Amino acid sequence: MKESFFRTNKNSDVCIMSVQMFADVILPLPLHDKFTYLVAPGFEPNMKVGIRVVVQFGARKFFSALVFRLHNQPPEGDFELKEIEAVLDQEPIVNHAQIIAWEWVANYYCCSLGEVYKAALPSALKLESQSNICVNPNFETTGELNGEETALLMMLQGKGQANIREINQFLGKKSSYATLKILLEKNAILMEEKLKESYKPKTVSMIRLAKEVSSPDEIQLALESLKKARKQSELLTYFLSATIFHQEPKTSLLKKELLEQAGVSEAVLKALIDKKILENESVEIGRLEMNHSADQYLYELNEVQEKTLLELKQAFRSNRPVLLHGVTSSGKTEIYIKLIEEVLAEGKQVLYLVPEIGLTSQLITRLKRAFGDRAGIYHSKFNDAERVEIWFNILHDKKDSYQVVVGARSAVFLPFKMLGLIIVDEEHENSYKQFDPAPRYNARDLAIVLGQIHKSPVLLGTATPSFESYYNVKLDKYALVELNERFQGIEMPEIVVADIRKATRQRQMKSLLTPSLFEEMKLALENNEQVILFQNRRGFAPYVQCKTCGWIPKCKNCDVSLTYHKFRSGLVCHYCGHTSSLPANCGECHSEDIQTKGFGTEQIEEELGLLFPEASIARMDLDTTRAKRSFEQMIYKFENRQIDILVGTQMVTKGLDFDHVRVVGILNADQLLNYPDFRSFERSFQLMAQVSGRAGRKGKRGKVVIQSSQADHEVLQEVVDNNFIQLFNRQMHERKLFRYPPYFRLIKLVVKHKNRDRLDLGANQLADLLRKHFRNQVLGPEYPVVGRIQNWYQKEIWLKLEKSKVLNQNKRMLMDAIDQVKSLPNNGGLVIYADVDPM
DNA sequence: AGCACGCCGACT
DNA sequence: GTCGGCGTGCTC
Repeated sequence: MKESFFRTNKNSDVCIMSVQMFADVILPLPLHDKFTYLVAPGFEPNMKVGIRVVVQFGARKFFSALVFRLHNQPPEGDFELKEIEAVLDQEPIVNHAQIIAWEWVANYYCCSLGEVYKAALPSALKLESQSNICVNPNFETTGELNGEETALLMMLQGKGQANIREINQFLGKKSSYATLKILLEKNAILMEEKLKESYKPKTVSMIRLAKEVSSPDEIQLALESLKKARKQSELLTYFLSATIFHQEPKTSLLKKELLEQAGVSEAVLKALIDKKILENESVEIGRLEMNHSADQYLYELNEVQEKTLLELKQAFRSNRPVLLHGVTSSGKTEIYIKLIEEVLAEGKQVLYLVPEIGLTSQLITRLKRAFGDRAGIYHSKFNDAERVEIWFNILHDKKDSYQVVVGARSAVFLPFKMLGLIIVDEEHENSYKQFDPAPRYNARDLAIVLGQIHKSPVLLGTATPSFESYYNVKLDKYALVELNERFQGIEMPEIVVADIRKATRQRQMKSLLTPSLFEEMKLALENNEQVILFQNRRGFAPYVQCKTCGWIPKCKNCDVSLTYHKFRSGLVCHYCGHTSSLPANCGECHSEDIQTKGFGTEQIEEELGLLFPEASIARMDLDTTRAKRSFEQMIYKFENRQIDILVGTQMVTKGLDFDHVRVVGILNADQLLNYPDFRSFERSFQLMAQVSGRAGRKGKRGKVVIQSSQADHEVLQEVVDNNFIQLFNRQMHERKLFRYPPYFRLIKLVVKHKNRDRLDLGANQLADLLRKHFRNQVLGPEYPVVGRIQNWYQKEIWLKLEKSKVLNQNKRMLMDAIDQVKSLPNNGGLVIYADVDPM
């Protein structure tokens, strides 16, 4: 572990040389200004853009900042420059290409470089400062301390040291600064800032001969000295036979193995170490699994795939991003693998982005088979130490480094040196967009920028393009390659719409199933085939309601009705996680007649058990896949046909390939279609087309049943016909008319406050200010669907900006307006942020 | 984002 | 009287 100590009361006489070096640094804070530090002459030779340095910022906080510019111009302004305290890296840990990408993200997504820095680096590489307090050993009690001060001093004496948090806790105060200040002035305590690096390389204990025992004579001597210690002698003899006297001589052995094989206890070894005959050495080892060698992955593309491959390569030559529009199961992955092979042969790196890594075990297996240890995985669920190792693995780009990285959106921030290909699989997926902490970036769009920086081709693949991308094709900004044939001659599934309303009227509904879906399922199960049912709502019932007065229990922290989860026999808020028990009687009229309304995956699972008692049924949603490997386990079981019916949310729509799925049912398409969002039709189509793609494999045509009470809805017909173009054209017309993307640029401004009135005030101030510049391009403020989450009230202001060249100027104006509103009186508790291209 | 400073009300 | 609440301004 690396630990650096700094005294806060250091003196800083700075010797100004004729040419002084300054460093502009990025601090991991949401601050827009740049901060410049002095570089002491001693540090000058070590200074490089992209290294981390320790700087003091403010009264006593220390940070690991990143050097992003070195220069000789003294900054203007009346403040005292501080010096860089320490240098943490010898070589840059962030390269030039990354810094360019970071600046693009900060500008485009209206956030600070610090926020990008925070998101990009594994947190173990960002050091946190902690104030430690201890008793001044030279302090002599003079009796002028009060009770609290004495108590604190005693505590510190006992404990040795404590941090601010512990002291607050000890004194039972929110802030102990006043007390500490007095003690500091009286010289009773010392305050020390410690910067801790949390990354610890993983080590193993290796045992070798001590320095004192190196020559044959010395070894002989050591053996003789152990004549009376039988066990120790045995151990040493074994050690020698397994190391220097072995037919493949080595110098050290794993401690664990040595003890195991020599069959002695740790005490025996310790005795030898104490006698300075053997010694223990900690050796760093990697955490990354490095044991897959590539099979000779001799996969031949079929004619169509071969043709597509050629078209792609041709399209790359135009130096534009390429959209590969290929129907589900058209064998895109195999084409990608061929492309990757060629790029690796040129010695370049490949970034392969996937929407959610949990859902790609099948893909990873295939890539590992093709590329062995040259393929690595990166995503936010990796622990920190692993992420640091992957970071350095890619940064150093050595022989045994990852050359293909499969990753979720955060993988765009890895320190690639020379990307030769970027693949964005399922480019339409909205999980490429980061919502919550800033930077609110879209990894697909950042990937395109990365492509420009590295002069690397970018391939966007999908069966259901986003309108943005397809529009870019129309504008000739992207090249288009189409793949209309399913792989191995598998037919596209037959899709039918089942009318819920009609079936209900005729009393034919079997629980939640229309007769047509029920019959199809029955048939499939009889033929030992599998079924996937999709319902985009987890839990048992979306809400419960009093039958007498209509009362609906709501979350106490958020403005949403609570979802009933039968398994937990309680109500759960899907926004803040707050749980409460199902009330026995109504909160308004005390009636005991409370019923559940609507249905979620949990209820479907239960009802299916009654309808198909013979079938094995499993549910796949957030609630059943929370455990670490539960998702993979469920997929595995389904692949092995231990599960007949799989009920799930969005999760079941993602690119999973199963061989025996005959029927796919969409239980309630209305919910998707009626979702209040301008993209709801686009998204409905994507979702339905994607789940449908799970149906039907080799030799058998699959069947998809879409249940809806708007059976003649145009979008449903378009799904049935797989007519993306018609949907696109129709919707684009509306998008243009109502000034939505991709014709207009959307920026969502979110304003939050704990107090409703202050929120209203602040949001109005911002909207008024914005209207001065943007006039009728400003909409709102309005409450979103959920107006309060975790006791934060929130409103949204939408900007529909015309596409123009002055985007950056507009954004600067926007940020200024936000800053202005924040600094108005009484707006202290106001949180405002911009979400550019929201999803 | 923190954190320190300053200004007010409600407690020993 | 002072403690600690919030509101404000600053950080190279």
